[in-house]
Amino acid sequence: MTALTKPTNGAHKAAIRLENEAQILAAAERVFADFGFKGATTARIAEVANVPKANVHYYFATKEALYRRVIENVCSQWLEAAMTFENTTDPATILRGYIEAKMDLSRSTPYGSRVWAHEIVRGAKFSSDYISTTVKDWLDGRVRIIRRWIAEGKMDDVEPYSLMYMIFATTQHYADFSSQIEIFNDNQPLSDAEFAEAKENVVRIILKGVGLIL
Amino acid sequence: MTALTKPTNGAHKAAIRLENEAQILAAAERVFADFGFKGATTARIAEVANVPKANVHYYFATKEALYRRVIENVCSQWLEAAMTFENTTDPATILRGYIEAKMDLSRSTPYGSRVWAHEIVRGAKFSSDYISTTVKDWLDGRVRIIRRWIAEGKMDDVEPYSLMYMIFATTQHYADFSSQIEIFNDNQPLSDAEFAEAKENVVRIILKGVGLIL
DNA sequence: TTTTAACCTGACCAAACGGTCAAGATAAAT
DNA sequence: ATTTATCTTGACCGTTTGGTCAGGTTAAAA
Repeated sequence: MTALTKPTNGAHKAAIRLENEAQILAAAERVFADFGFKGATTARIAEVANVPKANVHYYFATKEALYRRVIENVCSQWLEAAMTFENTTDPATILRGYIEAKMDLSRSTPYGSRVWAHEIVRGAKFSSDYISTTVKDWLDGRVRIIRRWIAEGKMDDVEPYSLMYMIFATTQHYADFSSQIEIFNDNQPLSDAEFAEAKENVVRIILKGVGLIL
Repeated sequence: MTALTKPTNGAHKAAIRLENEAQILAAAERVFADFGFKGATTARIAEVANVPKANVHYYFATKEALYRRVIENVCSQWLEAAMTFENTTDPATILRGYIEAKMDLSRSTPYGSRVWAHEIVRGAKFSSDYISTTVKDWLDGRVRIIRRWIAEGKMDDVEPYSLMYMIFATTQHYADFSSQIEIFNDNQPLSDAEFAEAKENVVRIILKGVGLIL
């Protein structure tokens, strides 16, 4: 099986680089989630990634550069989840799809959400440029769509920003505050069934709250 | 006016202690909110509190002890806000009162909320005992009240925990994620009018969402 | 007035941290 | 086979940090 470790062109080195970067990024996401930017140490990231500390700095010049990469990975994932808005079906289906996608992301990749939470709670020091350009443009687009729905009488006249903030807050709460939820749930993480029920509750309350279902 | 600075009994020293502790606690709340537990430095807290660093350690043995005090102050404030549940009026009025009180706290004392957010996102390492006793008892009591309302047919059959999490998440979002909201709001903090509108939107969507208003 | 107890603080320290570096190992190119 | 470029790593360093402490000041008690 040595053929796999030695391709004909220079692909092996490239593969090493890719794999190590991915390993370090995954470790960094976990450690930043658990300790925040300052609390996370490059030594701990290296330990989790199973590489020597100096190697972390070989692939990412500084702790800050590594942090920025993690932050942007998370956010771009969220923006993709909002593709449902591009569909041409009814508002209820679109909004349901978005909320469910956002809940599923909180379930499947909670670390990223928690890194983002740390970052914003701290005052968005590293990400304000990114938010005021990419994210704001994206959000304003969705707000315009919601305003159109309202103008067409398809839903209640609610402030779209308030609605979107509610969706952000509620869906991300299941990742960001999972430690608190777990304590309330008799020290057990939510089971798949419990999480599915929570998801359905969130969808129903919000959709009914804005007049999209009875 | 020296009479004020020298009361007859030993009240002056006690007053000094009280004032210094309060000053340090207030500074700590701000600094922990801005930097998290690890990121906050005792030197910075001392600077904000306008006392020498050694004095911080004179009043609070360790950084962790100071942090715990801040955490518990915040949470007990929130529990008080929920006194509205003890009222004997209709569910809609009670829930509206609670959501409004919670929103007002996010507006008036955002630092505490952000410290709590840091703490829970990090995994509730210092506060798990407090949550699993005091806070859980409190929450379970409200959940029982909501279940009674549902049994009496006064509101929709929603899972009470999901509802409470939604209220926690949405109301605290306005404190914890205020830096993000500010960027979305054309780099302006929400004005009083804008915040009042947001509050009314949150109340309306949730109350309607659980069938308490039309 | 004297004594005692509480408050104040500059100077200091050991530990932990992000980041560097030189020297070695490995794989691609010549 | 030799050179070159990339990857790997233990050892190291200057800085920052939480916490200490001895010596001082102030106010209350005796």
